[in-house]
Amino acid sequence: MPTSILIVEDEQEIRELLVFTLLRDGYEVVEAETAEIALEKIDSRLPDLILVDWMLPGMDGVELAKRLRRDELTAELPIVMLTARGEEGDKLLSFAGGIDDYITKPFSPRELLARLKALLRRSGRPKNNLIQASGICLDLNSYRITINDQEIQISPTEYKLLEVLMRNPNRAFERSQLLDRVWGRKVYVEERTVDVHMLRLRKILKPYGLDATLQTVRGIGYRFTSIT
Amino acid sequence: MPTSILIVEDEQEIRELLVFTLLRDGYEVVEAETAEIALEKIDSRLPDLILVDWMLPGMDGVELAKRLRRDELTAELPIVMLTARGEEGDKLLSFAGGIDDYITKPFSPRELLARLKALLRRSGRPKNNLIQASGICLDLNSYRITINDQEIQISPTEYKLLEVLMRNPNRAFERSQLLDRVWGRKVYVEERTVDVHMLRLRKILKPYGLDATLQTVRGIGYRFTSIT
DNA sequence: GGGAAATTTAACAGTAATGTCACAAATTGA
DNA sequence: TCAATTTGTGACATTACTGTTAAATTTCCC
Repeated sequence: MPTSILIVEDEQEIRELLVFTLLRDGYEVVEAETAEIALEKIDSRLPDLILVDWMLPGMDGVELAKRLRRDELTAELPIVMLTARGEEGDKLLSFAGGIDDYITKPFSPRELLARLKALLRRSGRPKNNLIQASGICLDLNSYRITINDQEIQISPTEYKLLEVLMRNPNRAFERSQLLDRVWGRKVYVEERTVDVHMLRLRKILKPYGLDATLQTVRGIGYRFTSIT
Repeated sequence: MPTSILIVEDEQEIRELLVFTLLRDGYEVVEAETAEIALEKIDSRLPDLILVDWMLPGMDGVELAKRLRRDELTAELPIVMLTARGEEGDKLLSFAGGIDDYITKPFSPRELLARLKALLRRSGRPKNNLIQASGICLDLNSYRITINDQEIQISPTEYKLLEVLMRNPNRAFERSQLLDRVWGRKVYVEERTVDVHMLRLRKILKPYGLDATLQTVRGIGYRFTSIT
């Protein structure tokens, strides 16, 4: 799955430049004209990074950042702020609100890409777009899974579920958290559905003796733990 | 423990400015004139972040960064590169080598501090929420309990009960208080039930000689006290 | 030492949580 | 369009947890 970036920018011209630059570098891009629209987009799919203009009609960029930080689902989401040159005072304000980096307009595409890359590397997004543990290897680019270098077949939902779990090894997720991250907040599905998908994942992993990596945390939900 | 920052810079003037700026902001500062000296300093104490000049006599900054990334101990160490203005091409080179951020000279102290702060905030993640005492360790992230690094099995209610007690060591709780905190105010259960769960916890801890940490306070309730 | 009060302990049965399966609706791809 | 795959759900099975009770034990005070 390609790295997805959400752009929140009201000026069409700048937005298009950003989209062009990012698409060319292989990112998946989602656009939002306002902070409000951005929140909706996030509900339907969580991006890997969000690029926000400081000045926006309605809720401004800093306020948006604060709201995202408050929400457990988005608290860790890397946020890059776009500011006009000469707003240095505002920059510091942004950092205080939990911004991860900022870029001044006009920006050089090369610098933009370099900063995003550095930030994504830091933010727990694995290098080379590979997630590996216990012989299981998710290739985020080609959407493929191999176990001990042998490719296996898996459905999209199972893939996302496994990805979320493997990106946060050892962390116990509640069913509702998994629903938020895998299915998105917009759709309503039963919590028990998670169980069924965990069962399906375990069946897939079983022939390799790896079903034990998907552990039940009674009273809470599930957890991925690599085994030796 | 104050956050420690290692500065690798050969030009004395710039180094002193950096030291001054960082010290004033409450950081602990370690200096190195060359990459080779930096590696020695890192061996003697791992800093929280490293600030490296790109141009250095001997091994340069990019090479140093690469070496640090290769070593498991320092692979995650945040690295900030100092570059002279106009070395943009070099900047990208640096990012490729795993740099987390860069700052162009001459730099504004405010910007320097803001960038470091943002980077440190991010690299502090993910927080390890741990409660530890007497060899018992609750990992609030994974909902795991280990005693002397050995994982033990425990049920949800016992877990919550132990958590409440260990969060407030030495504090004696009445049974009704424990009921409120562990079971919630809504449900009604007998006070004796607390006793039964304390018994179950003690049974779990007994093989490790830690059952004495759960002390009865006669006439009141129970208390967790760490033993040596 | 005796007796009352408080706590410990074991056993048990009900309940809640999770695992599993099959099916129908939705989606996808040829 | 049709077949194959994927997906969510309800039903039932299985497991493990929980609260209660009552008897045994300890503690405390006279």
